[in-house]
Amino acid sequence: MSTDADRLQELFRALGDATRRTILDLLAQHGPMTVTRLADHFPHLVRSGISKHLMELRRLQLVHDNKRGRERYYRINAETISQLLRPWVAKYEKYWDDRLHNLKQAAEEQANTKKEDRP
Amino acid sequence: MSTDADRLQELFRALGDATRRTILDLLAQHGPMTVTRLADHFPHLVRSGISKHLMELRRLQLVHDNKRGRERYYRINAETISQLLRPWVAKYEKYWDDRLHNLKQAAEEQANTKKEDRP
DNA sequence: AAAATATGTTACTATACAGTAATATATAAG
DNA sequence: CTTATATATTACTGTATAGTAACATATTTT
Repeated sequence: MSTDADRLQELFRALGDATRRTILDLLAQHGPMTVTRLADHFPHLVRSGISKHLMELRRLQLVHDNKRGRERYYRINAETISQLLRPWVAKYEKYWDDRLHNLKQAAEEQANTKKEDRP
Repeated sequence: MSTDADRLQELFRALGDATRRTILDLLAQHGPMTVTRLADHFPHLVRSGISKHLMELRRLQLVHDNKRGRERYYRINAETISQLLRPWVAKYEKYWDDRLHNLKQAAEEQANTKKEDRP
């Protein structure tokens, strides 16, 4: 089945854009955000461009969204990154065992800065 | 220092191309290979194109090379992937602890298929 | 109802770049 | 020495796409 390979290809291509990665970073840091609030962090870009990026991220299931009135809140979907990208990285991992402990600690530190689902 | 962010950007961009990722896969599976042998796996592409990809991968230190007579053997440099991409993935990891064991086992299975440095 | 706010959609443009083709260089073979 | 092999380099072209601008839709406010 080539579906997983295709998704991985699209995932890498999508993450190759700095704006999209920054959007994911912002969603991870601040929790769910609207397009307008996200666009505030990109003064050199236009809102509709950010909206287009979110459409792409939504299509690849890198973000989820829930509409609340006339606002639409986007939240990160780390599940997709985990399931596709982590196995790919592990494939090339040589010194996995050596650094497993340090890695685990780093992940736990990050988990402490996690946010809730709705603002 | 923005150097790390820049390198990450270039890394993601480089990995966004399917041909380059396949080259890394081939080097991981078969061990060090020459341009010509790599190009054999891409019947629809021309050798000079593969050479250009290798130049890019070399620039980003995703591969190393050593010249042996008129042949030049490329080998994968997993170190770069580990140091840059793995922390990025870990940043978005939610269920790290839950799956740590399975992940470790997968990495060990991959390690069994490892090759030596020179053919 | 009308104005304002929040977001989505789409045609267009400019740019980056993957792939090609032609040329160059260096080593090995005959 | 001459020919063949292995690789690198570079100008060129076609294509994908990031960003923009203008317009459309839906919901809230006054």
